[in-house]
Amino acid sequence: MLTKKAKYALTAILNLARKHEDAPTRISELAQEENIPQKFLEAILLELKKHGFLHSKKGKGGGYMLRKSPEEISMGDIIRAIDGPLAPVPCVSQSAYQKCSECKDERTCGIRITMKDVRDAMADVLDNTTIADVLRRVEEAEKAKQIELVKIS
Amino acid sequence: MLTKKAKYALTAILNLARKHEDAPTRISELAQEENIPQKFLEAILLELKKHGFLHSKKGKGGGYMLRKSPEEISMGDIIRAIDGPLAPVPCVSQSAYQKCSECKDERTCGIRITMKDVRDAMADVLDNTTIADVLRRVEEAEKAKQIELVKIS
DNA sequence: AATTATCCTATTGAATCGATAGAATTTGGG
DNA sequence: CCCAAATTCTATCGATTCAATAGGATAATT
Ligand code: FES
Ligand code: FES
Repeated sequence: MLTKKAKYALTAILNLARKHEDAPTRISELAQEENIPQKFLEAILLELKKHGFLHSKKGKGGGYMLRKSPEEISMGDIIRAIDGPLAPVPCVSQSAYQKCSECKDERTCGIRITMKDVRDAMADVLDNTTIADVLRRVEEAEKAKQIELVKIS
Repeated sequence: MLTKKAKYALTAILNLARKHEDAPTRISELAQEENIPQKFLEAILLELKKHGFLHSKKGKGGGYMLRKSPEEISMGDIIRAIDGPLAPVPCVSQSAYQKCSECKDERTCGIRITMKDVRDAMADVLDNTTIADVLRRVEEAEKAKQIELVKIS
């Protein structure tokens, strides 16, 4: 399961990407718009900044804005930064490999063999879906919704 | 991440499937062979039994054995039974759907759109990999390992 | 009856999750 | 230069989950 923290992080970045302005957005504004506890969001944005996704400006007229373009940020990047590796077991993680203490032989471990496939399938989706991709699909969905509404009325 | 509990469950079922005998296997034996804390394994096996994967026999000569054949048990079945739904967000779970309280509209939620793809990719692997499949692949890996060893010597 | 095993209930310590409090720091404007 | 507005930092909190253990109750075989 995604933690709420990661979900909030994705929500915040998607929000900032949709704005796509030069003017920074205040934490308080972001928190209100997306229904995220402000103090919690504070910590999350700071962490995202430290990972290089955002940059910030203090004082009056300050706030957060994207550092990279939406095409350069993948969903996998953000989730890894906040929740850690995607892999279901540490021995198949590309970004944070660790030996499984309880398994005798990595090469012949059935769990590892299967979980490698799972990790690859997840990474294939998450590393090839950028924030820009998501925004496009959201727009499509919004259009489809409008058409539905017109049909009903 | 898989919990240790789920990992132990998979290990135990793979062990029982490899034996594939009519004679039941004792918890103590299983715990020793796979380096699993015995009392913890007790609880896990009981849970697997309640989910219909195993059946047990009490008293002398007793122990656990598979209830279904290795071809009938998928990795996904076991993981869902122990760790719960595969889906990264509740709104895309097939087995345990729940609305996301914090999202405004499910149809136009970018996180949902992406996570649906992730869930499907994971389920595609885990629901189409049976215990029998895993055992086959482990055997192949063991043969490959033997060949390696011969080459080196 | 004795032995061998699973079954059940309860509890524990540690870690993680989700969130909050309060003060420090930086920046821009008057 | 001072004030207000914003981020930044430190610290702590309660609740839940994770991983494991303890101790006895129950059932089946010999
Ligand atoms: S070696 Fe990592 S799961 Fe077995
Ligand atoms: S509706 Fe489930 S993630 Fe948004």
